[in-house]
Amino acid sequence: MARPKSEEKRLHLMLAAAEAVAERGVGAPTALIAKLAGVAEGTLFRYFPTKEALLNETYLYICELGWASANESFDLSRPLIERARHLWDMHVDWCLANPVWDRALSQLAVTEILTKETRAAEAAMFPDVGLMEQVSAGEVLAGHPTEYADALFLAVANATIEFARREPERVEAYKASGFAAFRRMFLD
Amino acid sequence: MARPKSEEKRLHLMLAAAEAVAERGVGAPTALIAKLAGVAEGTLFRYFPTKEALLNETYLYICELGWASANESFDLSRPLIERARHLWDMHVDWCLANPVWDRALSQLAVTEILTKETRAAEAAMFPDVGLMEQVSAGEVLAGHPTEYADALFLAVANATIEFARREPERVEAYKASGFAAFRRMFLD
Amino acid sequence: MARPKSEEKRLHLMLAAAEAVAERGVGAPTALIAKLAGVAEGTLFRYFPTKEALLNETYLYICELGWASANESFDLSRPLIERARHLWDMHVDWCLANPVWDRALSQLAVTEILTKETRAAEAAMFPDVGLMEQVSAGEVLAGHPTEYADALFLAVANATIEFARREPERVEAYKASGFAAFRRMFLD
Amino acid sequence: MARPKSEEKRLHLMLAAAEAVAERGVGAPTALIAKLAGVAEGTLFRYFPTKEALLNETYLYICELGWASANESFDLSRPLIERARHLWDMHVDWCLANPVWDRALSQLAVTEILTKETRAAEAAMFPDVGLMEQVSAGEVLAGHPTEYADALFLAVANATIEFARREPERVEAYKASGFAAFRRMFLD
DNA sequence: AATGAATGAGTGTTCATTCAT
DNA sequence: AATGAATGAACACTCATTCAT
Repeated sequence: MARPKSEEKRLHLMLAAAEAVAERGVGAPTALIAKLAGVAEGTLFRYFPTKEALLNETYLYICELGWASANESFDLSRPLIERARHLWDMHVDWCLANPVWDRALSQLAVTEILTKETRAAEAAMFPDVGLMEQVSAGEVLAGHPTEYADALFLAVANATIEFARREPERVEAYKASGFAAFRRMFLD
Repeated sequence: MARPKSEEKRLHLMLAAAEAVAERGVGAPTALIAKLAGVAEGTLFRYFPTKEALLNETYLYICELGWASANESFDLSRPLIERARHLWDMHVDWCLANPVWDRALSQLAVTEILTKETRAAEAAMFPDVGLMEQVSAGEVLAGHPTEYADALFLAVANATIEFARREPERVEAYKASGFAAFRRMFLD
Repeated sequence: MARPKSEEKRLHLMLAAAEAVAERGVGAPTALIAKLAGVAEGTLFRYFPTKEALLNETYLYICELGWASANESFDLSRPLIERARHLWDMHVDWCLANPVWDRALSQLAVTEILTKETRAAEAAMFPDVGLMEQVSAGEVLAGHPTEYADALFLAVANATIEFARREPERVEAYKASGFAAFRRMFLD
Repeated sequence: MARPKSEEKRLHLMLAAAEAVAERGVGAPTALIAKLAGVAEGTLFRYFPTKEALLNETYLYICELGWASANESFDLSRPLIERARHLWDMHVDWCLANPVWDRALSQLAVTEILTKETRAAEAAMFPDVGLMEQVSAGEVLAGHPTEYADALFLAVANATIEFARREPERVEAYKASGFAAFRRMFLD
């Protein structure tokens, strides 16, 4: 083979797409994405057939990055409440540490760009640490899918993150309060 | 006689904008909006200087519509918990009954189109029924702004609405569970 | 109405399209066509929804131009052979006098751009002067559609035109010979 | 050892080009041609300096294929009229049997791609079986180049082929009528 | 005040050709 | 010699906005 297609370029393109979407929304031009990735405009389309495909893959890639660290560091031998807090901390910290990626995900999540397949793949990615089963088996969420528990976790987390960002010096206070709120919902 | 600008047309344009954004995202063409409003393309720009201005005003207008019914029906003499539940029901019911408007708001909320002023005006619009003061004075949210309490309310509500929409026959179950979760966060 | 859409611009666009196609084939850029027509690029698409639509309409328009003069000057009281010769002269002369349009028609005719409707409309446009019915009723073409007679007429004419163009000083000789050949095919 | 360029690949490329042009017009991408030929995109340009060169050579190659069978089977000892009919049959049959190649030739013939040299080479390729000299020496075509006689032959043949293709069950009727028409032009 | 024709910068995507491997 | 990744100039088409009517 003349030259293998560079996995590095794929990654650069997805990271560039995330950055562009974070800054300019899903309307960010492919030309900008290519420029941010350091490749020619045409090159983008050799790695992704359409802009939509690029954005879908980017979404999943960034999701993976986000959950990767969380998943690595799990200690299933710890009590449930500690695991929950660990998950909470990992998620909130990652979002705060990576505002660009977090913003890209938010932007993509509300558009029609994401396919059913992408949404399914994302749902499957939520770390399964035995937390949500417990939650949705509890009295409050009895009878609802675990995805609803996931969604509530994320909803509370994201609202918390937004306010933590506004008052950076009070991040830990928000983190604690947000987790306390979540915990009281289900875990007491 | 010079005709005065028609307030009715303004309203039609904003409703048309909401519909267009719900269906096609913020990229919906102004030409489509004008068509849905039953006016000529150029007329839109006699009522709103730019598309962004139209979308900002539309956002606030739809928000107002959303909270209007809630505000109308408040009975401050009822106990706090009942008022909370009433607010919850009004919000969830309105979103479920008006999916187009709800979707338009979601779309607009994540874009860069909304100005600081718009966001501030929206925050001020959240019905003040004495609920959130109580909540944020409670032990969990002590020291945080009441807007954080608002945000948590909306976060839990919106996640609940999304799942209720997926399982229309279980709307009441979701509504009850969602409120129970919210209540446990702060009100017990 | 603000301003009526200008019929003149439509015509200019079609003439410009013919010119562009004659010079650069069906791949001629819409930007060039707009420039030749003296309008902005975007204007083209307010008059024709797509390039294909423009080219189809252009084809029929040029065809009409071509047959218009022939149709005007017919004298059905003359004998058949004179009518045939008149049609022949009109066609050959028009093609020679309008090489750009003739070339545009040739280019368009071989591509897949022309729709079934366009081809049908074109076929209906061939001047009906009672000639082809006679021809196809004759012994040589008995049982074939009159369109086959049309096609043979045009085939012989177009070959003749091509050679007449190469030797402009012998145009009349080619015209005479070509008609003689056509005549001998069917009319003796 | 340096591999010599493969004559087989040249041929494959030209056949692939013909196929691609037949299906997608002269705008057919070189990448598609290479794929149809079973070689890499870049390889095409090691055999032909440009796409235009490839198409010119392809045109001549397919023309050669077309006349090859006709030329092989000539019996100059037969009377003129039989040789004419034989040529006619060979041509019509080849075009009907090879619609892809025939279509490729039609497409290429009208474009600006074909150079003067290519057109000259093609003209020289028309089988010389003593027919056209006779034709152009006859009373109808006296004084015109034999190429004009060739052109009339092809014009009548190609119109005939087109209609024969539309009514496949009447191929022989069209072949006979077409030849009768041609014959009456010059040979009676 | 209302219209809608006109505009041209901008968009996603294609493709002939080059060149590192 | 063969490959196919990389390129960037084009391309068809869109759309927010202006302005003549």
